[in-house]
Amino acid sequence: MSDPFDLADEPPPPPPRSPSAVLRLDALNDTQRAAVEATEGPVLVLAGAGTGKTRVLTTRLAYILAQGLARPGEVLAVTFTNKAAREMRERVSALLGQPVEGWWVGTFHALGARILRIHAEAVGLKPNFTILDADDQLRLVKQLLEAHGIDEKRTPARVVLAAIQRWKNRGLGADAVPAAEGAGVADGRALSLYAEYQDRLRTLNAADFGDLLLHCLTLFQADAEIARRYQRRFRYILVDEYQDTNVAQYLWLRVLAQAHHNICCVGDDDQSIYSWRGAEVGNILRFESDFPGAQVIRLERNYRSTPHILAAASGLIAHNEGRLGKTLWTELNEGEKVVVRGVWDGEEEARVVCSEVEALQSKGETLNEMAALVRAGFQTREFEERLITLGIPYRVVGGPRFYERQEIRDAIAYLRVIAQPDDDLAFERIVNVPKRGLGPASLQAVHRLARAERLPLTAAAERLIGTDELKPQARNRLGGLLHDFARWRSLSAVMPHPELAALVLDESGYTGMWQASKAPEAAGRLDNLKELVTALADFDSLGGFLEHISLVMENEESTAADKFTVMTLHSAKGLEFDTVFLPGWEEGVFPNQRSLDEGGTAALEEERRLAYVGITRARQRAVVLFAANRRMFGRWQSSVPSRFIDELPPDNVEPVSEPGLYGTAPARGVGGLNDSAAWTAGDSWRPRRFRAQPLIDAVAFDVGARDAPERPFEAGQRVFHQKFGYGRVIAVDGEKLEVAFEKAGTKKVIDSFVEAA
DNA sequence: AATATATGCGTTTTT
DNA sequence: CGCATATATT
Repeated sequence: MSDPFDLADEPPPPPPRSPSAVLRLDALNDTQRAAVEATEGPVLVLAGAGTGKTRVLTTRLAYILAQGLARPGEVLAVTFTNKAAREMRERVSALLGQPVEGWWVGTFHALGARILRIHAEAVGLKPNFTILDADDQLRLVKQLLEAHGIDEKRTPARVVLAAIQRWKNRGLGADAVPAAEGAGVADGRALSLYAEYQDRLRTLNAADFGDLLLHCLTLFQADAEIARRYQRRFRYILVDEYQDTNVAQYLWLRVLAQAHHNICCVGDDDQSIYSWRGAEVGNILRFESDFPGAQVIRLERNYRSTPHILAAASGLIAHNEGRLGKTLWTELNEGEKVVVRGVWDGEEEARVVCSEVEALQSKGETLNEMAALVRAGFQTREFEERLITLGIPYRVVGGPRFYERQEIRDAIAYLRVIAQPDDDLAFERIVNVPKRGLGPASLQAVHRLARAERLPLTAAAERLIGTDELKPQARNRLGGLLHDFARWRSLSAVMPHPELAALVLDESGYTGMWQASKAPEAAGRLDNLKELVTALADFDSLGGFLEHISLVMENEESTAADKFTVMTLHSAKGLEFDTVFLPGWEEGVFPNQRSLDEGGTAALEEERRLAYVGITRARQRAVVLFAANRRMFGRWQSSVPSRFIDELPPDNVEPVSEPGLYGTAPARGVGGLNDSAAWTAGDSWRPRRFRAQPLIDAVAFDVGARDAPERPFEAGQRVFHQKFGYGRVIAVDGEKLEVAFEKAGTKKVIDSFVEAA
């Protein structure tokens, strides 16, 4: 981080090629090797799911270094996530057999921040500028709206902020937005609010995420010499997940690639699922015209999934238009078909999945190799409940993050004010936490002065306590706080920062506040604060720590324990599992209602890509589920199976459904998932039939009784029936069981009416 | 300043 | 339905 690249100097010629560093490429297939060796000029690597994308990327990087084509500091490798950046670092170091120092590997935002810290003054910031998170941004916009007396109901801060972010994603500063575009948002005031927002950021000495790239663009444009230095420096540029780049990121890359043109972008247009966040599939579709003379290399050999899974995914995604097109193939053995299973409701869906999980586990599969991938967060709940009931260890990815917890944000706010006195947002957050009798009235006085004199809040507060405007008590308290801050700030020069943090939390009364609290969560919060102080020790400065938490918001989950995973499809991108469950494939859930209502074809296609991502996560088994009924927002709704189910190629699908529910084959446990004798694939489960049949049949069920058989019943097995009570199976005939009930005598029943006892 | 009640709203979220 | 905000109430 601290390496002061001397950008003024032309880098010396690359060192001579060293034979000891030659990299073996024989583990790669021909196409992969071609992608590694095509180092010169623009290259687009279209890497289908499971085709060894990461391997190519890391080998290519190692190859460039090993061949002596560039020194580490002359290579720029850009990712979207810190996880991907870390993986790249580790894998390249492993390939080279030594750690690589001084190279530029990181996320767009981290790299943008790194450049910006060096040239902050050029865009009106100081080098220690704060990076605001989403919460800070929103509060800032709220303040602006309030200051203008704009009704938050009519013009929600969220909407204004979203507009600003969209502009930033497109590389548009406030002065560059076409006036017509501002007209539609926030009663036509969005544009002026944008300008004002930027103004405030500058006063706060702060940048939001979008700024980290946008300011770079401004910088490069304003100072051609600086741009030229970076252009010369970066001989080789590598970009991961190119389909997810937005316009600002594209422009950023284009500037940096201008001198050497050695830019290699890896991506898959079929896995573009972040357009709602500003990603432009167009970037990847246009690559050849954007970078003239570009080579396009397609990685199409899939090493991950069985042919059925691959064919199901390919057949589905073929319904999208405007693709670059790839034909994935594999040499793996056929494997199991994709199971499509209809169930009664969400609860049963969870039951079915979890009993499959248990069954697989008892066959020796590990929980780490199984996951349920849902469309939206609310779907995780039913799974969690069931997993808890059964005592299956699990993790839900994407819960509340450590640095987003209230107590952590409060603590960080203290540190932020110490590190950067102009950080009003942080100051406001903790000025009265714990309670210091500095309520709205006092704060308003500070604000008034700050606005009038265009001062940061701390400076205004400083001046205010020199006057008699505040009541004596408030004046004393505020003075005391400012005094503390000054003291802590001077201590920060001499005291190790973890110690300082502990001292600040203590002396400010913040720890005491939670110690005194009798809230049930207080103990946990104190633990978290301790953890925070411990975490500080991993960084060599307070600034470094603050940078880290701004840019690295991820949860680092220990992968040691064997756990079943529940997560959204979005966060599953890039991962793989032996077994993947895909619940909730119903119209309105997946594809999501909102994309159906608002986004038109483009949004539907993105949903379809999401489905594609889901299926292609599976190595061995994919199970798609849909429920006939689902409770949404507290209301029961009967639902129609997703159109995506119809789009799966029938030959690669094994339909399984509840008897009577959809008139299809009886459901079975793991061993029986392939039992589809009653089903000619490709017709009986089509929506037409669904609509005609299910509701009536379903209502006829004794709902309490119908629990899905979790595994095939066997003679002699003890079972339970809602109406007849306990009994023992005498004979099995397909879905029909003969059961000797203890109280009701021997009866013939359908298996879905009984459960294993 | 702190609790009680009303209201509103409800995808995905790498940084 | 369940959560997060806003407003009312003491």
